[in-house]
Amino acid sequence: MVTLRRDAAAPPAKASLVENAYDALKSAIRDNVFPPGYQGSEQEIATQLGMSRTPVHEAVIRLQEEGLLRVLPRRGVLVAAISPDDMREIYEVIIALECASAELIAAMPAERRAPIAEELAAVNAAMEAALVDDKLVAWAEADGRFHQLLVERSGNRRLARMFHTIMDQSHRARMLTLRLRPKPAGSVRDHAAILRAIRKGDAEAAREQTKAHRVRARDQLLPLLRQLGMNHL
Amino acid sequence: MVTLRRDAAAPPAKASLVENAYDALKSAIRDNVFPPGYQGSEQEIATQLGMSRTPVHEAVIRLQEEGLLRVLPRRGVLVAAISPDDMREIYEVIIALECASAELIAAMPAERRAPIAEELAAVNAAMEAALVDDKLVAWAEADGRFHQLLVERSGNRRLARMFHTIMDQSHRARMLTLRLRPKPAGSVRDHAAILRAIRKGDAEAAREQTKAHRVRARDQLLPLLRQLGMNHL
DNA sequence: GCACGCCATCTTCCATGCAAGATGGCGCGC
DNA sequence: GCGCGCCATCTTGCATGGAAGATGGCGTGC
Repeated sequence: MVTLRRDAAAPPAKASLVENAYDALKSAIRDNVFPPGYQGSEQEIATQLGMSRTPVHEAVIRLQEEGLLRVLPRRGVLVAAISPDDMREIYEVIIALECASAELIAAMPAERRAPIAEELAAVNAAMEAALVDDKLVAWAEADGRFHQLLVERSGNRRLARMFHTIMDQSHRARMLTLRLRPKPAGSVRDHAAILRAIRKGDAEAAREQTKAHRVRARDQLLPLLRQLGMNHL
Repeated sequence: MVTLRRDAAAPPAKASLVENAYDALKSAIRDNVFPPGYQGSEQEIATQLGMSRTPVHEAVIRLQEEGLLRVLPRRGVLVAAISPDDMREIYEVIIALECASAELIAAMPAERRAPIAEELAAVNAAMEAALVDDKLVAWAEADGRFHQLLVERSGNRRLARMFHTIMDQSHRARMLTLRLRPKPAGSVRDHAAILRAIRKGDAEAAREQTKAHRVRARDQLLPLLRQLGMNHL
């Protein structure tokens, strides 16, 4: 039996119970408190969160819609496992959305591009600093921020939302392999190349550099997953 | 007061009540039975569908997740209105996903590409036939099938699902402007160009042709919406 | 006549109860 | 010892009731 935290830190917890349940469940899945393949009942979760089944049930519906878990009728909820083939799909979608975003930013007028480039450069500097200090977790966090920024500044809320959803699905796999893959020395260089294209306003180059970066990451990750026999993580 | 059909045609209606409510609501929104801006209560919908509030509420959650409607706390559910700026976002996402799909198909080995090209060619022929017969609705339907096929054959279920969701959001706008825009004579040609690139296995060209096609469609649709003062349809 | 505030009403939110279905173990037959 | 079937148990699906909150109209004060 695992325990869920109710996030006692949150001030008066303005949000609704559904929202609380949603966040708690999502965190639990992300942080492997509920490992993939975990199967539990809504009642069990509700008891741990100190609420009734109803808000839990509604949170579960939302998470199912996002692909993080599945509800087996009359059997319980199942935390989704991700196969290497799922990771392939996920990367293809990531590439599509992120390339589009880079292209959109690079196609903006210069006065809008400049501040965005500044933000991205700052995050990339933080990544580099984390890398020389050999702080892998800090690096991963900054890397995540770079990519998140890249889509959030696209000026397309739908695109950013979809990106966020699909990244949630792959979070576990990235964290799991963080220490298994070679040191991500090339990332800073890759990001710099994307940044250059954006500064120049070269949409085509921005797209290509973003794609090249993601393809490299994928080609490092996927064989690792298959090799480790992680057929459903 | 509008009426919802319970789809009496469905045999014993295997699906759950939630599913029924979801389908009925989605259809109602798509077909403008619930026009954008329409505001109603879950109780009202439940009564019309002959079920209690619970399954309606759960269906509403799913539809909200997909962006088709919003629930205003303690006020009711609101059918989402789509502004020209929303349509810009939607088209950017459509372009990103569909281009990725065309690229993926074109990059497949020849023996997988061939049957897909056949399917696409058949649908494109149907489009051409509908056009010479001046059957606009049939044309629109075949056009929709072509694009749907393009993403469904990408071998990426997540991508196809996202595409489907975003297309649902723009369905009303496309239908509304179907008779207002110039005859879509170029579509068949555009599709043929995409098809050629796929047959050749030229991923780059497939992407570019798909993008060019969608950009042309967007540039026809968007000014029309703004010009008609359709600030939220 | 005008503006402010109260309250009736309507809405979603959440808890709970009942029912139907799926599962797994236990006992019985062989 | 082995396999089959029944049944207790646990699960979600759905209905319903009570509570809290938001709104709009109506009445009152000026």
